[in-house]
Amino acid sequence: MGRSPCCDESRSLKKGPWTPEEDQKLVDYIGRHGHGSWNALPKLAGLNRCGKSCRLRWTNYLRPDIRRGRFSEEEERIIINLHSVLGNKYFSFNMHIYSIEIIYHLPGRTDNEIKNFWNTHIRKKFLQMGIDPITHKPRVDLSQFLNLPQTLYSSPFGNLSTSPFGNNNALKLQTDATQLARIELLQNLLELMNTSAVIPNVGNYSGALGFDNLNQPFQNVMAQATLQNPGSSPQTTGELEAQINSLSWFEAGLEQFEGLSDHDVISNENSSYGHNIQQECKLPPMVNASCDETPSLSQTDHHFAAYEAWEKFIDDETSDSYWKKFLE
DNA sequence: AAAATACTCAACCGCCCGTGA
DNA sequence: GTCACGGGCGGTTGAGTATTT
Repeated sequence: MGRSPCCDESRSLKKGPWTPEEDQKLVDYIGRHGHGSWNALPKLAGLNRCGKSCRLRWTNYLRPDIRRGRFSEEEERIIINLHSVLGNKYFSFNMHIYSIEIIYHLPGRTDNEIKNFWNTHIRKKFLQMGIDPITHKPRVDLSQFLNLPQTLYSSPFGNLSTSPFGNNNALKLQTDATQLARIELLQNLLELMNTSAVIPNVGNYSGALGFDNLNQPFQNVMAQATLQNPGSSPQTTGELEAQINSLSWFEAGLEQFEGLSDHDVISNENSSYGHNIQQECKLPPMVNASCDETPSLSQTDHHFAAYEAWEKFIDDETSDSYWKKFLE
């Protein structure tokens, strides 16, 4: 079925900017009768416009509850949050999300306005930070991934709070971008683990922890992460950030990961990693779990814990520090 | 001061989907 | 099941404005 014309193209309908007179006609008519059928409206309202054009003009500009002006930090944060959850489809505004999130959090903002704001402001900001605005992931390939520790610490001034240049906005932005990239890289890593080829369990350690369907290097990362934080996922963004900033467990896994060829990453069935992690068992002494113990948590619990953490992280609207840093 | 460039945002286009006859 | 229609969304355009050179 072909596309039906949105309006009677035999008529020479006006296009382009609306005049105040046209606006007035539209407002008057809708004020008296409501918009009803948009296709019928132009004729009834005495407008030489396509119904679609009238609808757009009304919904994006003339509606009385339209809120204009600059987006607040809160609104920007909400938009980014929603986009991270909904992906690029955020503008399709699944009605549930639209009604609950947009109307509640962004009353008076139109989809077009949000879209423009995304394209002109946030998208640019993401790109400057080296983050893919569509996926919210760092724009890195696997080879860059192997240099992750260098990437993570490439910020010349380290942690923002300890930077002597903390008041310099440009430097601050760079540092913030690095921190955001760290978080996004971790998210990327988890997703990569989840989509990697299924590898037979070669290490009872990680297997027992529920990561046995992941590549071994990733199993090791996750095993160490879990054992460093037994039975607990970061409950707040602050905790998560603290873990990311320490990065001790993450680096430990990466050190092993870095030693692999691309082939190993895809398929490491013969890898000795499982053996190594069992044999060396160099995991920190601060946790109860050991090579000889089978953790009591179920695999499902661990899987859920890992993903809930990220879900919570994405959803966490109370993370002032995170958003303040980003928005600055 | 003028030209070039970048940015903003209202408006449009084409496609898609849901609905009802 | 098919078709016509209404409405909505993502992507894009282009005029106006701001900033930089």
